[in-house]
Amino acid sequence: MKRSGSISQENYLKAIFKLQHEHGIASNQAISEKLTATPAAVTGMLHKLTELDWVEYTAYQGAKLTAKGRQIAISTIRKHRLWEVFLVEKLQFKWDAVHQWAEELEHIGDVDFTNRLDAFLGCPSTDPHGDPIPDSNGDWKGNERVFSADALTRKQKFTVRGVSNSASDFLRHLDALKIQLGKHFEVMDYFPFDGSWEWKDDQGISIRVSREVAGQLLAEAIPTNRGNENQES
Amino acid sequence: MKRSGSISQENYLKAIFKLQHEHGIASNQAISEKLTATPAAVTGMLHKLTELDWVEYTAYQGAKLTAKGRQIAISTIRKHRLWEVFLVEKLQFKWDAVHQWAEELEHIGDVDFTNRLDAFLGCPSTDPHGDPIPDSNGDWKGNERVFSADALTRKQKFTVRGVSNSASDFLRHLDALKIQLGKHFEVMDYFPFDGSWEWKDDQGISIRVSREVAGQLLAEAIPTNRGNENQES
DNA sequence: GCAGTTGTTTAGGAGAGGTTAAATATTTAT
DNA sequence: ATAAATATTTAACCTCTCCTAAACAACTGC
Repeated sequence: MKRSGSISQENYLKAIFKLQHEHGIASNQAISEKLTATPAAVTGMLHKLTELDWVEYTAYQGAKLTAKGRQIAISTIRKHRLWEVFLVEKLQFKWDAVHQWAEELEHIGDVDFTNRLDAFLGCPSTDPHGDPIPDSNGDWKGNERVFSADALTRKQKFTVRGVSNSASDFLRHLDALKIQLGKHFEVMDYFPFDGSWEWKDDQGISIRVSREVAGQLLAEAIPTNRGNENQES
Repeated sequence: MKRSGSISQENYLKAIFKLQHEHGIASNQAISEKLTATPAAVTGMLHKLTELDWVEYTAYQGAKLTAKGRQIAISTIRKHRLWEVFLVEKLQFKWDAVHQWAEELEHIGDVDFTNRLDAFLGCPSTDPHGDPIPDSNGDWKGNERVFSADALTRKQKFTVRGVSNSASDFLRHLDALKIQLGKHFEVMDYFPFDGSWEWKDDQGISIRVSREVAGQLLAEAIPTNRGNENQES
């Protein structure tokens, strides 16, 4: 089996998919920024993708994926995230270094290939940045209890579940703060002056995190143990 | 770090490398056949590769790789063969199904990436077809004792070490004959009438192989145990 | 050694994906 | 409501890699 679209086409579909999630529709300009191409190039490609019936697009109005387009985009995202898991868990890359390679690897492999990779990796549900990996049907369950860490309140215990920004310098900053996915913290204090926080980890070590860090970190609150609430494993 | 050349350029270098091994020089026509492109396309690309100082090429005379060109070709072959090992050993692909994917994967990854993949796979010395995998310096030791299986004589014991043809139907034929790399056989008989052979495996099971099969199978003779010869592990 | 076959190169062009600059919509502000 | 600012599209052109067809070299046979 071959690739659904060209590499460039797959990149457009992926960009439109993400923009649609954020803004309901993908504007020409937003697409051009995500792909670092000129708006003129985007217009041209949108015409092609419309021809292929992968996007619906009205001049000046922006683009939306069709069912087929969404399916291709999700399959590309699935491959991207599975390869990221491979790169971190098997090839020992640091999590800030995997994106560039995954951007290339995501265009390789058909459904069978991807399912084999998935099985080999143990069917992971999230990638190294905490983003969910769609299953082979293109479905995935977002964790509904995950929110931006700056929405937490004092005394709240939480688990780090993801990042909403995968820029290298942000990820390296998290490494320096010893913040990793799955790690538990408790909110100790908040400083309205600069929006910074004090968090304490399992070992009782306190760290200060800036407003910027808290705002881009995704956390899952750990229910406090009164009554019969669901357990966190 | 980025790719040395474009995907197309890497494919040309790889093709020229292999043709140089077989014929000392890569003719325009031979290249065009290996890449299924027209001779005209080859001429154009050879000009570009000459500009880049990756090949030396004189009109009407054929092409040879420069040191730099050979280095890129070998690194591409290294990646190809490592990915093939990955596909067979980790993703459980059958050996006749890996070539198409390895053709795409071979263009991904820099030296560091490739070395990580190599380490993850346990630094294999040959790919699933028995072809040697260059090390990170681009060196490899061909096994000097490996020859085409049709050069063997009666009573000779040998180990299957590789194939000189990786076409899917040939590999599937080998599967049907239960011929695998590393398996031991003994030459029982040869039939000059049609060039076919009778071989017996470890379990005493005899198979008949045609001239075509023997001619494309690479075997390493196992020394008969008289005197003090090197042991086969 | 000259004609014919075969291999190679040049010329012209196509299509995919990009660019810049100019023209045209749309939105925003007054 | 309309001018100014912003966003989008069109037009013309570029690069890369491929193609076909025609011109040109190089071998081969006799």
